[in-house]
Amino acid sequence: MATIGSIARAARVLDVLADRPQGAALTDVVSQTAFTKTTAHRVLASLQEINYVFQEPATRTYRLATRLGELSRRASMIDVGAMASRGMDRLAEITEDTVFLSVPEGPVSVCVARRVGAYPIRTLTLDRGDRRPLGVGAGALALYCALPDAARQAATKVNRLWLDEYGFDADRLERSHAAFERTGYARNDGSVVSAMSAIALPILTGPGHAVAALAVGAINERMGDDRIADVILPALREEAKRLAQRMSDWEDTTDQ
Amino acid sequence: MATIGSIARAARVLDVLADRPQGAALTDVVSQTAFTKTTAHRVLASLQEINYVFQEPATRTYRLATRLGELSRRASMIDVGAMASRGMDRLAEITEDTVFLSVPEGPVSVCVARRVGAYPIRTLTLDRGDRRPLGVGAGALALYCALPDAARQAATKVNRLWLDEYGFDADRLERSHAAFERTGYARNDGSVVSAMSAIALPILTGPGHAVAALAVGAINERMGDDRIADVILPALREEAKRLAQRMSDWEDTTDQ
DNA sequence: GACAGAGTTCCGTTTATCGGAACGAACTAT
DNA sequence: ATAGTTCGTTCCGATAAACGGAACTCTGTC
Repeated sequence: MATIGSIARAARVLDVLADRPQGAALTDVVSQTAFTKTTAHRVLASLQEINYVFQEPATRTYRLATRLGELSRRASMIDVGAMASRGMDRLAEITEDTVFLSVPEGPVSVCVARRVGAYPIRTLTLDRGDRRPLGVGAGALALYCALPDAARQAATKVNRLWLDEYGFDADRLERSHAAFERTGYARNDGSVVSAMSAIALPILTGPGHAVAALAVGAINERMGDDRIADVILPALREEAKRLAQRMSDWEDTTDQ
Repeated sequence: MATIGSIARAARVLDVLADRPQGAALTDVVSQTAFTKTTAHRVLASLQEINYVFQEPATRTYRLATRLGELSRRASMIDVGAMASRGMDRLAEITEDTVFLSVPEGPVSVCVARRVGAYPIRTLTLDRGDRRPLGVGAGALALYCALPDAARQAATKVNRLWLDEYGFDADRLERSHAAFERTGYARNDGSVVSAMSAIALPILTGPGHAVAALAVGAINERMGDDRIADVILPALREEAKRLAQRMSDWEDTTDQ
């Protein structure tokens, strides 16, 4: 399947740079990739030309640039969204409620997709692209709860002010986390919009590594313990499992 | 500066795909890029090989894939734009003017986000993604002024030709720098677009280490000393402080 | 059932990429 | 100071690798 070598080389160089957020010297790239100095330099120059990479003038080290960051973010939205698409349709069909998919971006949760079920009262708390501090809203809470202890605390700290605006604090998040540990799902009742609640599950591809969260939201009347246990949670579990499976299968094939 | 064509072509293809979340057909890519069918196909095959791109088997359409999405996460490139998002909203609300966020990439300043206030005459000097040599424009000047002496001179030197295009030279930048040291903010009156001016503050996470610059721009009438002192600067200071706090909290948690 | 349109494969030509070597710049150590 | 060392960049000729036209396949349509 005749494929372009230069593109593969560029990707390898980007990989090396991705592992060194503080910047990599040409020599580092050479030793990691086993390319000749000339080749590595040429690839870096080319990546610089298209603004995927830039060179710190003082140290002459290379780092990934914002253009790549944007591309990368869009890619993860598109990809997770595409993977989850069918499952979200099924969930919306079964529950008749609203289904949300969110991905973590550092200490914030970004909604990347939404499906609306048949039930006439719609709960549209999040639009595609909306951001919330980790922990606020069912999906963001699921992402929060999936993090290791240290990362959770770090996120809370960074988001302190923002959390304030929602009336959230560290204690409350820790209580929610405890509830998550107990019940196995993240629940949010009326903390953002009082008449509605939602439950969510993180999509895990490895321990402590959530790539997304899948949530179902509805008005409180449709979110009683019984309905959650009988209808929503089973469906949500099923789809979350499928999606996790698909995502980790996919990641395996890319790791090689 | 002999640079690799294939890499530039790959980037163009990725750009096309980034604009189509639902996926693009080979033909779409061909028409958008003006590559031959063969070339486009070969580039796509290569990108697929490295898992930057995925082909939906059913529809044969191509879309961006997870490996690309992971890059920014692995590099722990946090989206400053996302971090600053609400602060910029507030600034646009309070000032009614245009708010810009720029980040430094070596000797250049890249605009990563913009907000437009309510005032009907809009000053849209910078688009998302626009690049300027450090020093040209309020945001870029704030970044420039935040640098240590040696780095400032290095940047000026590297950008010499580019600065020329804007009618800037080393002297002028040094004068602006002196003004910054005196007043505590970067100011740009009409040097790029004559009818408008802007002021900016660097976002510092450590001494001499600016991660971004926050700027407010408006037509000259709205940028008198009085309004700057009473309305704009206080608001700008407040948001800059908040953002600096968030960013340095975040850096603390990711560095080690 | 032929046609149209899209995607993929083949293959010879040539160009654009490669790597060695030379150059230059910055640091270190003597 | 100055020679030595390391790292980054530039040059250039050889050649491998990427290019594009044409042929082929598949799918869906009239």
